[in-house]
Amino acid sequence: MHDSSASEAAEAKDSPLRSGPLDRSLGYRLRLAQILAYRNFEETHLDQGVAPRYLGLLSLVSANPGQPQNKLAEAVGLQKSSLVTILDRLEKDGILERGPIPEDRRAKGVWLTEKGGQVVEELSREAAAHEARMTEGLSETDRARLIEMLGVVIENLRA
Amino acid sequence: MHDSSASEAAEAKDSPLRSGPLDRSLGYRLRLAQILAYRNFEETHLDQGVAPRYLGLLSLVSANPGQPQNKLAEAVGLQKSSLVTILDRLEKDGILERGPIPEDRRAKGVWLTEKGGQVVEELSREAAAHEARMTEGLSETDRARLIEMLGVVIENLRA
DNA sequence: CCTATATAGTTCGACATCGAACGATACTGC
DNA sequence: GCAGTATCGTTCGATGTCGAACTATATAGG
Repeated sequence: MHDSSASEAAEAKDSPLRSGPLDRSLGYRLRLAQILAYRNFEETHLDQGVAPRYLGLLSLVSANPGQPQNKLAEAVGLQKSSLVTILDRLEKDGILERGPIPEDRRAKGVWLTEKGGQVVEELSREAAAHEARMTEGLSETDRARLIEMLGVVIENLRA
Repeated sequence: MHDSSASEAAEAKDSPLRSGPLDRSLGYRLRLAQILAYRNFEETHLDQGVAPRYLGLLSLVSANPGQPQNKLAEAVGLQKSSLVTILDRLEKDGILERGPIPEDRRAKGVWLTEKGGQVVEELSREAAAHEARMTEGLSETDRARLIEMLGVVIENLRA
């Protein structure tokens, strides 16, 4: 027994669902925004292999060359075991390479190859465009504020 | 070698990695915040089965009882095929149930059970606490603004 | 009506991530 | 030096999500 008046019937057909109490929650919107953003970016770069998906990681390596895998894993929020497969793939694609770290013979450092550097540069430009699309309707100061506040949230969750 | 140049060694050892150019990007922070938030919430509710992970979905069903699966899938950003497994599980746990929709004999509507309603209520309370933890250091207006801006981003990505 | 096409839910195989092992190396206290 | 413990990268089995089938029903055009 759905309480269907005319307006609700139309609503049932085509409109977005009514927000639950959680729709206004940070966690819910974080998740949804992230899923959509990720998918959207990947869909527009189907031709470029797996690199787009791991641009965050690649960019991190670019800014911190030679870091051991476990630090990279923690920084991007993945398990070190997950990173193994990813690095295997990116290494096979000639985008990065692993090498020994003199200070610790257990560890392996990660570096971008020359090709990897180009890929990161290229993708970063496209990511900026994607970024602009996502934040359409927000002023520049709002955009900066949004990113800053997300930083606060991340810090809170890391503690 | 390790202790002599103390500051450098300390930095290489323990500090967070330097931000890449992308660290300041929305996409990167969205992803990281979401991963951490999700994991964090789940870790503090290991005893409550799979319901915590799907609180967003359950809350949506609570606000929109009897909706067909494909609309739910779209609303939470999942494939309809993924939802099948999830609903199977939640149905088996007695949290929700599927039923026919008179208007369309292909479709199946989803409703919360009584137990499901209690679970949602209980988890929603705990989610609010989690929410507060995540936004520590933000004023109430900032928090509202953050959520609002995420809404804008979501809308942009849906278009 | 009837045929053609679209849609709802499901199944199935591919792939990503996780967590718990494990071998190799590092560190700490004696 | 040496024993015990911690850490690094890896492997492996389990689970979650995806995308491409498929079945059943719905809808549109002749």
